[in-house]
Amino acid sequence: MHIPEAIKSDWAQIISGAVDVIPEDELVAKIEKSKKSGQPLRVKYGADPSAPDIHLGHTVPIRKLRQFQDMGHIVVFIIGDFTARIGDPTGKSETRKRLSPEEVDVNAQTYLNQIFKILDPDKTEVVRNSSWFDTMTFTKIIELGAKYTVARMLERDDFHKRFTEERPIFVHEFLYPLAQAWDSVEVRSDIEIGGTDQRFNLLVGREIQREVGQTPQCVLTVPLLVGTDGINKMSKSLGNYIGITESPREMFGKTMSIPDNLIGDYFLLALGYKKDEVDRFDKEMKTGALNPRDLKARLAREIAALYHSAAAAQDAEEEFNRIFREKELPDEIEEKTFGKDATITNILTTAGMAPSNREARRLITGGGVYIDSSRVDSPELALPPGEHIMKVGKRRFLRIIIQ
RNA sequence: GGAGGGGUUCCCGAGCGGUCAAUGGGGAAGGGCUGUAAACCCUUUGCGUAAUCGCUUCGGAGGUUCGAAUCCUCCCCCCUCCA
Repeated sequence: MHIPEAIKSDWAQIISGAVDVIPEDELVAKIEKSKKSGQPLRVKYGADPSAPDIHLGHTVPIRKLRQFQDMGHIVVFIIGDFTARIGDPTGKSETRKRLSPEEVDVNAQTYLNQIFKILDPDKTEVVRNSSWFDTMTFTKIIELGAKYTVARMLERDDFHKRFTEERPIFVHEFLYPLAQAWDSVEVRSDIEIGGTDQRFNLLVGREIQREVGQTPQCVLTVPLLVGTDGINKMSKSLGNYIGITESPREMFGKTMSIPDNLIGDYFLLALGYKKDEVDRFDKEMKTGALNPRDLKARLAREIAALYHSAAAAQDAEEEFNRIFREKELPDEIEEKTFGKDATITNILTTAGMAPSNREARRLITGGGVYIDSSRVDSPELALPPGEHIMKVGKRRFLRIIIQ
């Protein structure tokens, strides 16, 4: 496709790391027009405020938004406080509990604080979709529903699958893509960004905008970041996430636990490295010129530095090495005091290191508990008065004072 | 409205009168090997400070029985097909 000279560098930025750009020619035209007129494009992104913690997975599209801002465009950040009540019909997600307006307020605020670590607030409009949906009449909803057919709705992968498998699809689930599409109409979106799993919803936006006489938005999707388990997409509910407000040490440690084959993706998606740089990493790891562990440490350091500081990242790395490489103690250990007749089992449960006495015993008999660097073999063991260091598993420490 | 199939421990899923705290898989935890990687191997996986012990658990409430996750009754919920 022909890319006009004037927007060549912008275009390269835009498509880097993108999976789909639909349709390319329309987007080229929009960008070119914007460049000529000085009129910024409105780049839409919708976020669900039900879980306020944003993690590295969310940052992939948000970084893309930032790139648009750097080119002078405006980001329209939609807090999907109304649509969150429907719940995106991903099939597996259970009906979500409704959030009170107060909860939404709190979540939205935390959310915003976090995204502005990446986005430029001066080029961001924040809106809640309850501001148009709360007052939407049933008549309007019917009109909206009349703009899209069931057959087309069933094109959506998830719906199609459930339909052919004769699994239930609830009527209100069809409303979700339509509602999201209506957001595009309300904010007059020029382009909408989302993860690849959003492709269908984003495309419905085009249709509905066309139906009401607006110029349809373009759609740009970015890859989903795989979580620390190396299998599923990063999500809070699966516990495989690295949150951007987590401590540097936590970030560093979690990053170190990702599978090697994800290192490249993380550089690419979480840090915005260029494709050819990442390719070089992969090649050098293959030839042995680059040790995956060292590269991963660099990744972990850079992630921690991005959301905290270089100094904090360095500290996190040192702490990590101290504990896991040199098998030494962390520099800060929580301290608890116990009576002299407390057994190891008692200490484990009352200190919250084990959920029940049975579990504590299991840990001990499994060889997972150390006192002063020697393995405990009896659940009944009582400690002599004084100070002791307890280690549970590989990473949990407790300083125990026996009176 | 009619007919049928279901609800089991974190999840999936066996079990269909005692030998069931309940096979198996997943997940998780601990150990081993490592680079807190993956892969692999071992152990554990309701609670009670041990058990050939006790208590709680198989949608809910009753009942039958010496004994029920398993049988009966009523109720709640889910799914499929026909209309």
